[in-house]
Amino acid sequence: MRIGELAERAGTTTRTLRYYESRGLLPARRTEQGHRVYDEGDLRLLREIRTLQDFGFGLEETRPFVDCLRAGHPAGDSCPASVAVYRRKLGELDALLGRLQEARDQVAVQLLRAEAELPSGPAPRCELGTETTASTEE
Amino acid sequence: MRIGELAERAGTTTRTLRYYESRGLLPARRTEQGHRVYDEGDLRLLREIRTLQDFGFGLEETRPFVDCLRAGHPAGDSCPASVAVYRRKLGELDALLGRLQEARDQVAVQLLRAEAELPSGPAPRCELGTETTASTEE
DNA sequence: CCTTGCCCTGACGCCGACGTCAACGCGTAC
DNA sequence: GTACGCGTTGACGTCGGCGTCAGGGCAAGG
Repeated sequence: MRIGELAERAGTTTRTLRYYESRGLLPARRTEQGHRVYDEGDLRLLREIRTLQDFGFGLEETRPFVDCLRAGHPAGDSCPASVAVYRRKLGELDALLGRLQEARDQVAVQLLRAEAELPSGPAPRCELGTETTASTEE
Repeated sequence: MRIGELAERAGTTTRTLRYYESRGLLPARRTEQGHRVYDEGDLRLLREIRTLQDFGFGLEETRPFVDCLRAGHPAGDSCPASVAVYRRKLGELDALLGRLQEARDQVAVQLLRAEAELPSGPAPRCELGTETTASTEE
């Protein structure tokens, strides 16, 4: 399988695959013409990477998982290094969620307060034809 | 007050203030030598910006608040445009929180599963002297 | 005179994960 | 022949919010 097909089957782009290779994450064999050649195993690795990316992992953080699979383990997280990354990431996510939740609540409070103080009314719905609020541009 | 003092009083840097001015967000009067001059009102505007930044607002999103204050309103969110940004941001934050929470849960599940399947043990604590786990490099 | 301290402008660096363009090779189909 | 479709490498662009020089000015103090 060549780069175009792999990209399509994994739902990504050829640019991404070349990028991964440049990072040493997903090297490919080559034909005599220099074209990259992949197999089903590479598709598996690629899907592992993409899944982790969706979870918010950085590329470097997916490396232990890829190495683990390539070492013959049944899953990308069958290695201690991968599990360690899980733990670290979980902590980061929790920290991030905490900060975001706090910010969200602050914004919610400010919004309610500001709406309450707006003289033109909170305009929850059905507020037609207020002169000042014309032309809701998009 | 000049740029250094304002930066210090707001807990930011001169570079940041010059950047804000370059974006048209916080323009300054000048002395004859071309030095920037600020007053207490500017400090207020700057604090508004910084607060919103902490909530995750982009610089452009703070503009309505700054304009609102500069227009003489008692608070940055005393204008419909500011409230509209609040609403938009609240939605974005909720969406982001939802996605992050989902990712977090997925990671948590995977972590538990992977720990359960690790032959070397989940190593919750008190696992001393296992030969394979030597040299925990940092 | 020289240093120190504050200020100025302009411009490149950074981070991550690619997008996009340029210029080219190779094989096949028309 | 030539146009198409796929591949190749290299390199610059993107987004935000600044950090970090480089090179210079102006005033006070020793």
